[in-house]
This record gives sequence, C-alpha cells and structure tokens, in this order.
Amino acid sequence: MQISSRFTIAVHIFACIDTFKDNYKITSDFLASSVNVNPVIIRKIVLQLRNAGLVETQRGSGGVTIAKALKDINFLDIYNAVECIEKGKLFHFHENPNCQCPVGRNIHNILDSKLEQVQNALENELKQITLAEIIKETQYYISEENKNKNNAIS
Amino acid sequence: MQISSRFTIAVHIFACIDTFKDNYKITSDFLASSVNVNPVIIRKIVLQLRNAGLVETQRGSGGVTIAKALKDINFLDIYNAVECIEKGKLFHFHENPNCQCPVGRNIHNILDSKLEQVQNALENELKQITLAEIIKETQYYISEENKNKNNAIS
DNA sequence: TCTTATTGTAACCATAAAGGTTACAATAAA
DNA sequence: TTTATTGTAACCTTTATGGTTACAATAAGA
Repeated sequence: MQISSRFTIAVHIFACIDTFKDNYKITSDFLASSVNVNPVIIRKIVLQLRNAGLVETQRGSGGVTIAKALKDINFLDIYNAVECIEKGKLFHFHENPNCQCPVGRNIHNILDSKLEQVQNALENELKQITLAEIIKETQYYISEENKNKNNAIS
Repeated sequence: MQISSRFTIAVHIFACIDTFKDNYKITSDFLASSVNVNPVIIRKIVLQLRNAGLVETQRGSGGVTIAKALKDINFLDIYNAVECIEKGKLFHFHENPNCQCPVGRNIHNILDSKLEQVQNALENELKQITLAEIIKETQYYISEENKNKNNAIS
C-alpha cells in the first residue's frame, strides 16, 4: 500500500495557490498545468479539499482560494481530506478470525491497541507539518532560483 | 489506502505458532482454520515471511517455526516482509510535475524531506513493537480465559 | 516401495481503488 | 448572449487484494 498521489498533488495545489494568487486566477486548468495531470483530477481533489473546508471555489467565475490561515492547515487535515480510509483505520484487519480458537478469539484484544498506537504516531507526525512551513520552503527555493538567475545576468 | 490484512494475518500466524508449537504441528491448514481464510493465503504470507528470514518451513513433512528470538522480530520486520511497497516509499508522488513552473520544478525539494520524516515516524513506531510483547499479551488473554473457566467450574 | 500429508506454485477469478478521459449541465461574469 | 469555469456523470485501463482450484515436488511413515 501507498498513500495515493492525491496527497502530494493536494500539497502541490496549495503551494501553487499561495505562490500565484496575486498574479493569476487559480483555475483547474492552471493547476493541472503545474501538476501535469488532467484538469478533472484537479477538480476532484479540490472538491475533496472544499468538502473538508480547506479551500473555497467559485463556480462559473472560477478560482480556488485557501479557506484558512496557513498555520491552521496541517498535513493530517489534507491527508484526511483526500485519503478515503475505511472507518478511519490505517490497518485492514482480517474479517472473521475463528472464535473457536483461543488465539482467533483474542487477536483483537491483543492487536487493536498496538495498531492504534502506530496509527497515532503517523497522524501525530502529519499534524506537526503545516502549510505555513511548506509555503516558507516554497518561497525559499523560488528565491534561490531567482538569486542564481540574477547572478547569471550580472 | 490501508495496510493490507496480510499484516494482521502475519501477526496472527506468529501468535498461533508460538501458542500451539508444543501441542500441534503448525500447518497451513491449521493456521488457515484459526485465521479463517484459505490455506493458500496462509502459504503465500508464510512464504513472504520465510523470504524475509522470519520463519522456517518444511516441505513435505510440513510445519512452520519461528526463525529468530521473539524479541528480535518487530512489527517493521513483518510490515516490510508482507507489504510490497514500491521503492520502499510510503507516499506515491505524482509522476511528472511541470518543470516550466517554479512550483512544479521545486515540489520535490519542498516535499521530499517532509514525507521522509513522516515515513520515519511510522517505521520507528512499528520498530518499537516486538513479537515478545505480542506473545506476552497473547498468553495473558488466554490465561485470563482459563481463570474464568475455572471459576465457572468451581 | 507405496501412501499420505504437506508445501510451493501456477493459473485462474472477482472486486475495488487509482488514475485517467470525454462530455456536458450549471453557473457567473463580461 | 457569449465565454470561461466548475461540478459531475459516465466511461476506461491498470494494479492490488483477496480468493479459489489444481497439481508437482517433497518428506516421512507404513
């Protein structure tokens, strides 16, 4: 299993919106061009982000905007928005362990809390990383490029 | 995405082997009965565990045994054995971000270390949990059942 | 040696998810 | 009224999961 590319695309979308919001209208075509996927893929992901209250969209006139302060959106918010994870569980448990067997009828007692512990570790780490941090990194790398460009000119 | 049930089945298999090793020959049929899946499913998972050096099997005569000390097998070993994760990466990155776009050509710089940080958090937590702990829990829950049974008899 | 039990493995199958595409109604603004 | 855009339906392909039947290879016991 892998976390689907919807997650990295979603982060990419946020980076684009913030970087280009003053100079471009952020349409699904615009985003599709940067991410390099079909615009409908972008629209589906943007819809998931909108349903989670992370972005706002305008039908007809177009354009996507970020709905919250950058520091108030973290990777877990995005993960939960785009990753359709069954019952919120990271681990898929085999369905019908044999309750005639001492191990089979106790396997949930034995495992459930451990699996929860692992899932919490993942979620806590996702929670630590906010869009504020990502946008700062984005600005840094773009400004470094511009520095190099200016050096080449001068 | 979810971590596949191969993982919980694999842990279940280890719990069974240790619990019943003195009183039963641990065949794929025996394990299949406790887990409640087709014996071939068990054999495929046991093969993955064998390829990872975690168990030993005997063709013909049959039987599965644990290949290492219980404290030397952790959840990450089992996870890596049964979860065929592409290039070892937890996150699937969109393939071809547009290098004409400042965000597109920097998105890996921006994201890669963050994704690695999250994957490390997951793997470290998996590493903390050993089979020794799981077997201890298994014995505890089974002994509790036996206590209750004895109480009912007396 | 023959029989039996068991593993390893191939060859299928069904279902679901991911990722993608075309098409178009609904909408908003110029 | 026209145009641009979103939301959405209806498809498609590919891959992974989980499952099944069948059988050759193997090891041990009768």
